[in-house]
Amino acid sequence: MLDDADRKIIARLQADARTPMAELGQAAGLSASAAHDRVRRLTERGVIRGMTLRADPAAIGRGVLGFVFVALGGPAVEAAFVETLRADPAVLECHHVTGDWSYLLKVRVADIAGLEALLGRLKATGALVRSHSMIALSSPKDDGAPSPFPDMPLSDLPPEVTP
Amino acid sequence: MLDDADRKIIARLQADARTPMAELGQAAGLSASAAHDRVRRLTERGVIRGMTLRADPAAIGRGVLGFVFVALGGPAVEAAFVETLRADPAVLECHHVTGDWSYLLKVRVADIAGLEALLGRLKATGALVRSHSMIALSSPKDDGAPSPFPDMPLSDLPPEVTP
DNA sequence: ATTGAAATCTCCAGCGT
DNA sequence: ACGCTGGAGATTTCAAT
Repeated sequence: MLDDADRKIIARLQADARTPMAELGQAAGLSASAAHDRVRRLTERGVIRGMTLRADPAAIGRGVLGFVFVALGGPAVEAAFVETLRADPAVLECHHVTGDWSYLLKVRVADIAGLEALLGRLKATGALVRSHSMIALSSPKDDGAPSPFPDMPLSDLPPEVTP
Repeated sequence: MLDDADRKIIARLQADARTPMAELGQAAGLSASAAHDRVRRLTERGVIRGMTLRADPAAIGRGVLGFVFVALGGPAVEAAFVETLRADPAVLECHHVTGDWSYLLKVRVADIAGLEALLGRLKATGALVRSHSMIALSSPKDDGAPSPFPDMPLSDLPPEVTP
């Protein structure tokens, strides 16, 4: 279980993964070393999975965002299909979902031709029976704020970046 | 435009946002200060949008992942609806998509009751005409690897974390 | 968890392409 | 513009308590 200090530290690092340990400690009522210890232990426990950079998708050659529903032939081909997805850098996410489809994929490609190429790769596995693609025209909300804590008091949230 | 050094730096920071400048420089064939300059300029240009922590969703009280399609009443209520979504921490993403629905939402909640509560909040706006929810049973691939560069040589990729 | 100290890193000059 | 070297100050990280 996470205690209050853990939550405050995690909330800070979600807002800025390079926040100094001293500042994390201050937010949690701890010394810099204690904050550092918390981060190390949370990482060991797997609560913290890593720190990553958020980049402008268009600038890194992935300006088109799409969602692809797929239906597969059967359990026999499923494992191989998932392995193909895992290895394909255009596929960001793959979720086994309830409903009419086997998987929902979140994909990022450079352009529409890239989406067609990706669908070709999926078909080439032989596992794909049917698919349905949707393109995101715009994204009013995106990966900006990664799942914060439910019901955390505003006073505990990191200070807003005021542009 | 990004040059080769920019791409190598960004790839490194995607793997670990706390990589020291000296190491970034080494990967890109630059000094630590030059790497620092690159990061500063990429951030100013908006290519780098920030550094964030990836946490275990279950550990932070968001163990249930869902996707919600919504159809709205019309353009008049759309803006207010989007504002509600933006303010709701359970809504991670909101995409305007092609097809039969207005928006596709990616949501994270603690449990099924949390999903019901979220749908209640969406209905309460008065803008929602119809919705269709799907729950992710499992996620063979998730936010682990954020959109890497297309066609980057393996030799330029950051060293794998070998557990 | 804390303090203190050492090792490391950031980040600013100053200067040269 | 873009890079390098050097160094002061901040930060991380390891002891010892």
